[in-house]
Amino acid sequence: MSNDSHILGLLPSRLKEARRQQGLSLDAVAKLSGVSRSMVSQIERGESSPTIATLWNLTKALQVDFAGLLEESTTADRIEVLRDGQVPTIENRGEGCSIRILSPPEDAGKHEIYDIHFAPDGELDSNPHTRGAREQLSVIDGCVDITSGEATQRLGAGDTARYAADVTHCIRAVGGPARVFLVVRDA
Amino acid sequence: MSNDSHILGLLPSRLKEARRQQGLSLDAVAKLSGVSRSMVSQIERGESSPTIATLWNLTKALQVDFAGLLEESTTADRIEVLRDGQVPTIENRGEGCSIRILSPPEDAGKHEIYDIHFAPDGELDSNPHTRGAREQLSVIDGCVDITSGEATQRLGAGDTARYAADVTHCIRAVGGPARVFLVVRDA
DNA sequence: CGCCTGATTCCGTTATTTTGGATTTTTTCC
DNA sequence: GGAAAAAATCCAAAATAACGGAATCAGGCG
Repeated sequence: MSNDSHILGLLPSRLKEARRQQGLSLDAVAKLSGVSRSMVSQIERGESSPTIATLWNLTKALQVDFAGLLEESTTADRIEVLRDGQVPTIENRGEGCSIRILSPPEDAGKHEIYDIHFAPDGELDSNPHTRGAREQLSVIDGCVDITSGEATQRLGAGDTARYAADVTHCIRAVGGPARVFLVVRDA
Repeated sequence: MSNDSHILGLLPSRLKEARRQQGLSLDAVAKLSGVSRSMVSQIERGESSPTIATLWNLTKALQVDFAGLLEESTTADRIEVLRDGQVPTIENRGEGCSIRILSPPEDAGKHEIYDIHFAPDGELDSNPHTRGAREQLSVIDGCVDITSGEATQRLGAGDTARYAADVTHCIRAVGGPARVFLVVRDA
């Protein structure tokens, strides 16, 4: 879509700008980065899709942030509304929980926000997320047990817990239905 | 060098985790992304340095953020609990609202999570945050009006809104008390 | 104008990625 | 246990990124 190749289309100009801003010639960054002049030229002109290895070398030479180089330039200025009925929901009847996905798809991998409703004794088991990921959970209604790795804690309404999500972890409603707000922060 | 392959060395495992987490096989992501099974396997095993084009396709298929995939990581390992009564709370900062700060102090400036209770006609005015900051707001109870810059939207229970927070913005309860969950993501 | 200096692009060669199918390994089910 | 199915890996060709030198382009000066 417009978004997809947008970054790839933006990347060349960003690199070129970074180089120009430091008053460097192709030859100069070639020597600094170990990438040939020709390659730098082709990349800056969008005629070649660099490997991440060479791109990494360029970012070092140009002193730009690898991740930041590929960030979206989100300068939106409107309110995006997701109505109650339109919220993407994962029903998990066997486990007795339904997961409402509140965060936008483009944030997946960085930031995910969920509104989770548990039936009595409902349970949500999760495999480890990316290394370093952490979750923050706030109980809106009911009572739940949280397990992260070896540790377990019981939370009531109003309580909040933060824990590592890069290990197997689990949320389980106890003594009735429950509702929690879950924010996953990937590393 | 020592630093060179740090991220590059992490990338394979992160991709693999992302795939596993969704229960996808190599073949499945191959079909989704248009990248051959063999390539995905090689990349996940660190035996090949993908071009950004193919890596981009993988991120789309795996629904992970391109930039986030290359971020540094930090790890911890216990459950940190904040009891209902212990939550730091700001009373009446706007008019007729109390703000419960759920996110840890060390995350201030990056991500902040709030649980906000409004009295009838309660209001919270905020000055612009750092440039590029965005807020995501979910209504738990009641009804609120959101204003971000020029735009205004009315939300009811269950609705979610996302909007720019680097302009003056405002949340106001209408027709009675309200409760919302607010996640601020600073740029 | 003609020449020189520096930067960028073009081109043939080499190295690496990417692919599709064959092979091996793992899982599942009887 | 053993067979069938699925998943992951290995292995050839094909495609393409990467390199180094030659050709082209853009200014500045005698």
